[in-house]
Amino acid sequence: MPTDELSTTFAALADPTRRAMLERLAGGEATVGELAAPFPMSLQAVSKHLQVLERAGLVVRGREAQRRPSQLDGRPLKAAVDWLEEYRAFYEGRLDRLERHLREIQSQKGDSHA
Amino acid sequence: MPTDELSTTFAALADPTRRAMLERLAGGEATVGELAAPFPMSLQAVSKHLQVLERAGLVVRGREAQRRPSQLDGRPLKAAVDWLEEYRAFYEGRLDRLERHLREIQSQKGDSHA
DNA sequence: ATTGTAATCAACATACCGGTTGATCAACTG
DNA sequence: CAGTTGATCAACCGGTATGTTGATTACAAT
Repeated sequence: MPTDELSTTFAALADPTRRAMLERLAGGEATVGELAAPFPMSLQAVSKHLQVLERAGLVVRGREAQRRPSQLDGRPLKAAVDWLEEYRAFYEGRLDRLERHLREIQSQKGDSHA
Repeated sequence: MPTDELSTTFAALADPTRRAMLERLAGGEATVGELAAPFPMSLQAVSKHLQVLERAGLVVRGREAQRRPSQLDGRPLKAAVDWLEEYRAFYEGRLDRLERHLREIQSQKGDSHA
């Protein structure tokens, strides 16, 4: 089981409920109850999802009386985007097979993935 | 586990072994044995990881005699990048106001759970 | 035909994930 | 104070993920 940052980030994103929660938070902070409302599951379940997001650093939480408002922190997404960008040539545009192969050859001598 | 495409893609990426395999494949096609060599785990385990990548559409496989060379197909990454791009403002650039606010929230953090 | 090689299949152990319900804690309200 | 609200904690359950070992398939080489 992965403990590295990137794995934790991707794992947190690999659930539609959590992604929907992030989308909601992109519009501003929200309480657990507000986040839970759209979903056909218990508040506790949503609270757990929130903990996953928090452990991944994607959400930070405050305290207002008995409410624990969550706020999106997108910074961990940067590492995810950076990793994905390395594969831009493989998912973007008009790359026919030959062109792709040429890029492969070129990248083999300069190897820089990490 | 989620069945939507984006979740499957993120889940496939949420493992360092699989990401390393993709990095290797970015340099050109490889057999299961070649992919397995760097890892301290059985060939069968790597074969399973490969199946995960294949189900996610990130790898396509051919057949040469008894070898089944794998090739990277980055197209599913496009959806991942597109999703992440929506959060660009949250991981990049001039977020002074937000960052200040986030630090405030963090400094209030009044619990120590696990 | 036998042997060797590449990879998968099958069964199994262990651990984690995502959900449930019930109890509890913390803070506001009357 | 008692009661309500917001959220977490704790225990539990079923399904799935990741790894193991051993058997098996498919093809090549001798």
